[in-house]
Amino acid sequence: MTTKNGPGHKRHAALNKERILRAAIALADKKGIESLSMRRLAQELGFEVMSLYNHVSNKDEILDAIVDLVASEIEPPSSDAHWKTAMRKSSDSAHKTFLQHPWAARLWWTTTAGTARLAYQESLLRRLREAGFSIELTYHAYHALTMHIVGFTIQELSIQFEKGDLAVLAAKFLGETATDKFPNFVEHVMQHVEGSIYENEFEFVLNLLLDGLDRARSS
Amino acid sequence: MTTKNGPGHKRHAALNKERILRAAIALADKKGIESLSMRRLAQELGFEVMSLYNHVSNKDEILDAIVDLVASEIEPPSSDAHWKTAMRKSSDSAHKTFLQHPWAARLWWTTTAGTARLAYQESLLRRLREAGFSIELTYHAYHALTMHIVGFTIQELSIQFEKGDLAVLAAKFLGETATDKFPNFVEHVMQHVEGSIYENEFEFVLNLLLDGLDRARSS
DNA sequence: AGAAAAAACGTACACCGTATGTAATTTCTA
DNA sequence: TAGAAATTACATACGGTGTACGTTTTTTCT
Repeated sequence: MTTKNGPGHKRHAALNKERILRAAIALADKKGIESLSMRRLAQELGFEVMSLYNHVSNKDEILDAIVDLVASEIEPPSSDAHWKTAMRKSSDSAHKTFLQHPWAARLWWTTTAGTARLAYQESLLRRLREAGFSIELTYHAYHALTMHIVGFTIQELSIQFEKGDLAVLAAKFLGETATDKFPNFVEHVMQHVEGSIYENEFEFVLNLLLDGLDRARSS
Repeated sequence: MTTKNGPGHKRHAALNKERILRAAIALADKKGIESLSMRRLAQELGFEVMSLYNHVSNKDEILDAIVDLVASEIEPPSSDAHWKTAMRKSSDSAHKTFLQHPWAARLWWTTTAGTARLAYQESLLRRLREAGFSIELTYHAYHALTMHIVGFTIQELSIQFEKGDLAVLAAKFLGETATDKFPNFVEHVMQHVEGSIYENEFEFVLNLLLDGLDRARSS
């Protein structure tokens, strides 16, 4: 009746779970997962906080769901290519996906797995078995690979987040800290600043693991 | 003058930074890092919240400091043993330390490094150079190893935290979820439940990395 | 048309980190 | 030793968090 908001008005495009989840992902991608609060999310959608609870039971459900949506973006390993190639491709896809949603890796193990995540994990295990890994070695290989994919990415993202403009920060560090006390570390920081040749760390470790696992399989 | 607390009374053992940090570590170890709030910490010490701020400038300083204290517990690699042995021993020490302070790995890259952490990182880099790694390969090896140590432990801890009584949870999962849809994953979960033979995952990956790096060094 | 269900809103509670102000105690100096 | 200065502790307050609970409006179904 009045122009101001009264309760229950259907004046906006109707709220539903899918809209909430997509807004949650957009907000987390843009402003960081720590900005994803129920109040902020509601505001972004043009509703009041408690209206969200008509469509989701709590915040954890949102977190579970958006991580599962991210999981659905990951390319599972192909059955055609050589197992190492297939795994490398899928791992790169996971890595890329996690970089696009920088909050997802951190939530990977603290949220409850949905069907997309289960399907992804299943696909990794199946491909390893197809490649001839024993049950025992599949267990180890699966852990080695997933721990690398998620763990490496979590750290990669926290580190690059913490440093902002690395060059400036490095200069400050190199200046104020006892450079002669930590010569190797100083050298290492310089390598980070130069960058360029040292880009593909994720791939480097991934290949180390794949090669090692291949040898373990053939022995 | 009265028996109740008035402001500024020195009736307790005097507050100081060291007591605050030790209480913070104790609290985080016992109740989890999410329970480490300034209010709770003050309460634990028998003071009011704001009294803490006479000794530390903010919560971040506390977090930085307690992570650095944890870093000081890690055994640096020896110069005597073979580099692989030395690195394995130091990595195991780090792993064990992180398990004793389950919050520390998660804070490792989001806090500002103190001198103990710098010294630890320096020791790793120095040992690799001593072992004959080139500057470039040292960069890669250092990342591969530290990413494994911290990343693996973060995930190991989040996973075991999330599941409580694994057997019960696994049974529930195996019951309610389409077992035939994820046969390999079901198998994997069963392996986790059995445990026993599959304990040393950290070591398994560590050896994979050390072997791979050794080969990279000698080529 | 009237009842039932669903959706939106408003209020409230117990937490959080910490800025700011004040009072009590301790330390330093004349 | 008196008094000023510095330190330390406490209290209040602000803006944030997730969400329980109750009320009102709108939509849906009979």
